[in-house]
Amino acid sequence: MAKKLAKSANSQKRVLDAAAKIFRDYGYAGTTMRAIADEADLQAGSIYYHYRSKDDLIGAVLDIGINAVIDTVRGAMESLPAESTGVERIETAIRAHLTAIIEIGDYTLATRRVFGQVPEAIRTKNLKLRDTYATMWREILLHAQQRGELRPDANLTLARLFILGALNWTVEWYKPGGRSIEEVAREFTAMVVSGLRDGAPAAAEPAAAPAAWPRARAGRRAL
Amino acid sequence: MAKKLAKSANSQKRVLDAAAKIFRDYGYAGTTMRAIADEADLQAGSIYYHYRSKDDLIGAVLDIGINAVIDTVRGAMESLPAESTGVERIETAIRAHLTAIIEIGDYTLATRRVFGQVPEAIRTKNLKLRDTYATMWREILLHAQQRGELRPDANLTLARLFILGALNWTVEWYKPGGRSIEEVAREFTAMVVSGLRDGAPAAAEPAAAPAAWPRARAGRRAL
DNA sequence: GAAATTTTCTAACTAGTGTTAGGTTTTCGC
DNA sequence: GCGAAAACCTAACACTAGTTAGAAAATTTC
Repeated sequence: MAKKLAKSANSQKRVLDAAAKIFRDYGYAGTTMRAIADEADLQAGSIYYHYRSKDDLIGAVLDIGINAVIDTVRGAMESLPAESTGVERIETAIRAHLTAIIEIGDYTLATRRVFGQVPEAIRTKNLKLRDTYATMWREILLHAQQRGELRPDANLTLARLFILGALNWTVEWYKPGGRSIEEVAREFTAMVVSGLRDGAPAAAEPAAAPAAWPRARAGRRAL
Repeated sequence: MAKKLAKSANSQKRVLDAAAKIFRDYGYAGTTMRAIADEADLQAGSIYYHYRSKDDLIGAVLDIGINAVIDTVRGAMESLPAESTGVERIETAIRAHLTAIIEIGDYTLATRRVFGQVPEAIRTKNLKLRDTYATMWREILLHAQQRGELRPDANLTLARLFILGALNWTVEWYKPGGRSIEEVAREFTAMVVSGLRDGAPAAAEPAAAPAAWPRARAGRRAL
């Protein structure tokens, strides 16, 4: 009971979701096909009807993990008005990235934790997608710097590595129900752009009208 | 040949180093006692003379990974003059943290990559050490804020999570021979304290005399 | 140098791994 | 309702895992 109901959902996605969750918790080698099958509510052998092998499965999970982030961030950037400032673009990218990795947290965490353990072939294929994403950020930061919004001597390569490192780490501590994603994004942008130092304006306040924000809203609760 | 020579080194540490390296590359479940033994140049069964089980081994690796960071940072903080500014203390902590995690990279990476996959009992034990370290950073940031060097409205909890997330991510991309640790630490401190924004002074220059910097130097080059 | 102790090796056991072939059930167009 | 296609299950295969007991080697002690 309730089994028939659960099975109704398209099982390919069920297997994929289960795989992401198990990979996230037990790593690449620690994940067994039987554990995935159990989570997806079918037998181990049946997985092979949907995926050719365990490597095929982890490859799919990895690709989904990054593509979701790429698509979300790209979408958010494209829906931004053309006259947006560089800092606005940075904050939008940060918020979009956070939204993506938290909403598909199983995949992101699986990606983060498993990537280093996966066979070489799968890793290199996935690395191309990662490069694509890195380039997006390179352009976002460079754009802001060329507009004169960032220090000319700021090392954008290091900045990008720091930002993405910190952002990706959020999946390890972020718990839904606590801080809102918008609040985290805002605070993070403030730190990256203005720093923690006293005296600097806390919020980013560029020339453009702040009414055009895609999703942000004023008055978030603390904690 | 050359075997006798290698064996001369105390084998307990040899096993431990090998374990850190293999755990780092293959994760918790992916690491086999035979692979560790191979790396340490002995037989799988012989490991059990030094460690009671695989879990015992990973526990030791995890503890070493964090204790090394804690000791290095604590040592650096204690050797700082009493009149150090809050920002000086932050930069020192950042540099010490970076130095530690890069110098014992195998252990740090193993810790980072394996922690989420390890049995519950081992994880909780290790978590206490992690809490100790978190508290150290809480105090460093709070100290700077109470001295008036950081914005009063800065969320120190988020700041700490961001900083440690970004710092811990460096082991994934830092390659010896490239940038120096000091350069990375300086640039990172500048971003955290002053932000990337143009107009803000790139270097931290609080009320105190800037001559007291431990190692930092003016005129940082770009890239 | 013999005895005692420490350290390592050998060979095996059990349990669990990814994967597969062939049979069963379910779904669906007609 | 029938037959074909899709989805799933069962039972097994070859292999590798952590671990162990006991023998062998290396080292230390006297």
